[in-house]
Amino acid sequence: MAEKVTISTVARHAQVSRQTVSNVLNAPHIVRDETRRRVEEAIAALGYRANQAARQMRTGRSRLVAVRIEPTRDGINGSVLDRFLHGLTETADAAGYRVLLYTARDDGHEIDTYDDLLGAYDLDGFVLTGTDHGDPRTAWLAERNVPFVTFGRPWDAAEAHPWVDVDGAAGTAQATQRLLDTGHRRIGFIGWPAGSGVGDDRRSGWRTVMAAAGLDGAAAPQRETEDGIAHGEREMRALLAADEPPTAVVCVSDSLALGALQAVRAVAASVAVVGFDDTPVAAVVGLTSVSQPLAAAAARCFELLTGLLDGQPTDPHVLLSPTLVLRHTA
Amino acid sequence: MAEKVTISTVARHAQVSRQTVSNVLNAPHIVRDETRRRVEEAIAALGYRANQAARQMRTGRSRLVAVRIEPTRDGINGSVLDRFLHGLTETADAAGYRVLLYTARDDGHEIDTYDDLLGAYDLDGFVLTGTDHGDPRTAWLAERNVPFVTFGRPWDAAEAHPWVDVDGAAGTAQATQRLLDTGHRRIGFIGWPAGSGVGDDRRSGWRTVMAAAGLDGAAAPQRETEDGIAHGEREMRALLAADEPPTAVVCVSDSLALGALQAVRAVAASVAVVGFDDTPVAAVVGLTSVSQPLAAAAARCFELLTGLLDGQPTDPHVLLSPTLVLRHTA
DNA sequence: CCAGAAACTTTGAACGATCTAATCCTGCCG
DNA sequence: CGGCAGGATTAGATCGTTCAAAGTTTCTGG
Repeated sequence: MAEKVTISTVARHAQVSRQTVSNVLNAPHIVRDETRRRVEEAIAALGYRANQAARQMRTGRSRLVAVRIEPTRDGINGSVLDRFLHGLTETADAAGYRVLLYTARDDGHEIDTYDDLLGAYDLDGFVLTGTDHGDPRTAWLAERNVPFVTFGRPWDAAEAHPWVDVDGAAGTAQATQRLLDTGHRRIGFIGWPAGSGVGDDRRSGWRTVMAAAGLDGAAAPQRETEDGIAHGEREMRALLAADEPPTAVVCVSDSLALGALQAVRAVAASVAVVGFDDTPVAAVVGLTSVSQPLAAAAARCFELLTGLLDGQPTDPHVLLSPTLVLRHTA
Repeated sequence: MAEKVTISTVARHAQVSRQTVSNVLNAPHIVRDETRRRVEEAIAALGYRANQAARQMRTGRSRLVAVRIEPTRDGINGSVLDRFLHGLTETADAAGYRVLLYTARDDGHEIDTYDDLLGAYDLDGFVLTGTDHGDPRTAWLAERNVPFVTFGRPWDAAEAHPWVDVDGAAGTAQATQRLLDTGHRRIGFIGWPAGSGVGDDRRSGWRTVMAAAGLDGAAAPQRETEDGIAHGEREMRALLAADEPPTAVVCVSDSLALGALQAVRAVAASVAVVGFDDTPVAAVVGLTSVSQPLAAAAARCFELLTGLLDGQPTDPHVLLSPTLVLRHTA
């Protein structure tokens, strides 16, 4: 078992003081070239690693970022956050930060966890996902001046904090336009009940394009339901039962789209279906879907967060565009 | 912004010394009841949280466990590790530990990362997933007496370290038996090339049951290929092209099973298909699949790890049984 | 060649906890 | 009523780093 290598070991080895070693690490420019070189050699030779705990105790910075991991749910939508997490970890790693995971049953419990993480680990910042109307978490964090970034816009215009989001409306608009371009005229929408920021946003993209094409009313039927394959199937059946059923549907999620697809196939109808999120299931089934640039979103989130930490003024609002992935269903 | 609450703050508030507060936290039994009560009240009143960094500096323990997160791959198989990660985080959280993520391009880079994590963050232990024959990582960790547990057996019998695994052979055996029970006699297997511990293990379950039923040779055709839907489809086509094609196939993964299923459906054949891992995609497509108890596996991994840390002798080898989830395809 | 400025380096304290060892009680026995 | 064992509590040192301030060397110009 190797001896523990501290900053003092390095200092002795390079024949300088502790502080000079520290300077080489944290403020290289104030150290003379020759000295710096000697110290760097000693560091390499001894395999020295700065002890984060000690550094953190002095500076209050931990180079740790926390992200909530949701309880395993429906494997379809869960994969979106998992992909985001992968991207975030990679970006953070590259910048010398690490990602700490935590779970929480609900918003209240999550706030307790913040308290715990901040008190115990001196976390540098948080990345929140899936913020909703009037989210108590953002208020709590903002009040305490804790750096954080959300993946998802604050739908309450009131409070402004740094965020990154994907333009859902642009995604559905793109999908709808594509359907129009390929000759469809009666294009339906299966969405979530009004009130969820994300769902409303995605619906608006479809509605706008349809309206611009002069298509509304019966040509643009819409249904609202909770997420889930079974619900998607039921709503699609309802749409198909109409006098003049749509020839295409845009769905707010892949889950609903998958259900819709099953309904379509069950009656051997020929209706184009587009989903949202480009989940692995969509790829397998051949479902055309709107794909979020999750890795890029994660990277931007992290950049925003470090910008906050270093006091660099970065544009705090980033809206990324999704892309439409064409497969068999549209 | 609230004042920072340290152990001294609590001590002053409860009219005792720092050390007594520390004792209440770490060795409650040596503190008199009345004193303990007073200290606990102060802790609650002030919302005190022990600073991990300071504690860690003294004790060398960080209550942090590291897990590698793979680069986003094929979303089908990736979900297995993600589900494991969710389970691990929940178990760790409940025990007051936190999970730290890291990435690595390859085994060599991963070892560098260990060095870094140990030196910088004083990690308590590692959970490794997907160990392979002669894995350099386990050797490196063992050599340095770093506590670690693997999810997956060490297939080189030589080195023994604590592990948790799911009995793949039992899973495929169960699947094969089910197919025999429902009248199938010609049951094929689509697996990975020989040499991967996991793949060979899963194949053996099928082979054993078939042999026990007196079925082998042409009745038990098998194919080997890399993982992936396209490969599965190709191999299934090959099987179907035989004189007397199998009436059922067991596959080593859901990816291959999904491909096999596509081949079956393409030619409108009627062949039962069973996959492995019970991924979300399998659920959607209706694929019968062998399901690993991932949450339980994660929990056992964590127990083993804390057992190691606390020096408690726990049975270091845990083999869990998977279950067969019946759906449409078998 | 020297004073003063600039550049570089070192010293001692501090962060917040735990460890070790010493001190203070308290009750009990002779 | 004094002494002593034993538990309960406290004081001081320490972990590895960075901060603040003081000390030392090197450079510059008159």
